[in-house]
Amino acid sequence: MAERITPRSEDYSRWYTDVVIQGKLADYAPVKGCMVIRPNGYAIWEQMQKVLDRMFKETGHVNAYFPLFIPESFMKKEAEHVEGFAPECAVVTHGGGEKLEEPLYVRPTSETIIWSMYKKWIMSYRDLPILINQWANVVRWEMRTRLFLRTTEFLWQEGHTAHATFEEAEEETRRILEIYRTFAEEYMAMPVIVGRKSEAEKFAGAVHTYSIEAMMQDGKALQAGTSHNLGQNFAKAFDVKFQDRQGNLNYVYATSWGVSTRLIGALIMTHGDDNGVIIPPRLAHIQMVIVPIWKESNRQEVLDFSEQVFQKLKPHFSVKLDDREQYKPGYKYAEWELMGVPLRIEIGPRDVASNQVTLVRRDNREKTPVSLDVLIERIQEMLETIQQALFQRALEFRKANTFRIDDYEEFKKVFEEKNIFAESHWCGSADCEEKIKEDTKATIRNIPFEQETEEGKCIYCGKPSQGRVVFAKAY
RNA sequence: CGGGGCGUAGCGCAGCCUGGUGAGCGCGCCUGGUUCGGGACCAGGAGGUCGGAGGUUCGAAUCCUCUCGCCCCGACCA
Repeated sequence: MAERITPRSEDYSRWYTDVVIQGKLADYAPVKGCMVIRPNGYAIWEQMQKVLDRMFKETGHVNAYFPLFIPESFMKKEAEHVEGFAPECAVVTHGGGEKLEEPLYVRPTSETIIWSMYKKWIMSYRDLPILINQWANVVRWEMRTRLFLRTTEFLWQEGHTAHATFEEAEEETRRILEIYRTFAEEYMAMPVIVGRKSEAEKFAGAVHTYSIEAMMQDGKALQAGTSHNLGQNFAKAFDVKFQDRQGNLNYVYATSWGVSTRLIGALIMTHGDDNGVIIPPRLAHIQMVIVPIWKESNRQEVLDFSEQVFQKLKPHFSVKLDDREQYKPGYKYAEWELMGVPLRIEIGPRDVASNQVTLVRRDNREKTPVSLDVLIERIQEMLETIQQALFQRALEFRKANTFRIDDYEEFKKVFEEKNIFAESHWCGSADCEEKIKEDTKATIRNIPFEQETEEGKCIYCGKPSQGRVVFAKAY
């Protein structure tokens, strides 16, 4: 605990690791590329699950669970899908001490096994839509891993829906994308750019992939959620047809969508500072912590008063009373700041004397004395203020680091010097996209929905373009 | 898979080059006391087959060979 966190200005990537390790969010596991999500980190995930699960349910989705193991033959049914995932799959070849007749893939995602089941369940248009989500772990054999951002095994939710028409599937895809946007912006206080992925960046087996993209404090982009319209690709691969009202047989339309524990990394890199994580109030499992400050002479009064405040707040907020004797207040401040608790309530002899407490914001350390009579209202306001302030700060940061660039030489120069979002014209060719990536390492994060149509020229080849896309170096 | 770094107490490290004195330091942990409005202090204490295997030597944490593992940076990806 006494170890210092590497300042962000010194080494951003070490800062990130320090925050995760020292904040006890996660730890390295004995298996390369794998991590243990510790209680502090898992609590964040549970909060995310709680909110997202509610949003999914409100839009008619239900939860289910499909197996971890997928027969090899399933994985090979959808051509693009195989190509996309085969190289990064873990495969089980033995079981019960014997070689398996058919190897089992540990799911990298569940489209194939789910569609093999949908085949059994879908006969008629009356069976549609199917709106299933599952909370699960998946495994992708990544070469290079980073805590939360990319680990061999990770937790996520994956929605898999089946529809009668392309339009309906498209609508579902976009509905979920909007849920992701709402969650990111209103709960995580993380501004995102909502848009469509380029052909090169889209999901293996999808017709369209949409994403929300966030800017981290080092100017790199992080894909925070994806939603795919899979068209009839998986229905065809698994021969899933339904009979419509007129009696015609048709392939079913599919969507899939997911967010993962990567969001925890996103949260850290959006709001964290040199003292640790900052968790937005609406997502915090502990919204505030009471730290009593006493001298031997007034110990009991301070503790009694703190207990009284604690009881008063408990029905309204998620609050913790830190009355541990073995640590001094300063130590406790540092510790709770490291873990990101958005609000601290200091109670010392002076507060007791004037029937007040001292509120301290995690985001800017501002201290405010508040009388007990108005405490609950003030705290409510302050939590909301912090929530807004975090979002605004992140939004300002993104704006300050986003540039419209129309000249390729400038584009290259900028990406050599720093990480930013570049809004530039692009003709739509995968070739230009690839060349730009080779030159600069910047890729098209997405093609934002929100933008005015504007005539322009492709930043690379100069051919006509109708709009701008977002280029950035990505995590 | 390429490049770099590293395995010595729970964590972070020194010691290794130049083999030999009782394996050491900081943090943490335990006990007692004093402290407590921004990471307290004093005293005492517990804790290590020096990543593993082989070799050289009278003697190896230290030299040699092999091996296992991890982290960081690059090519692929949520």
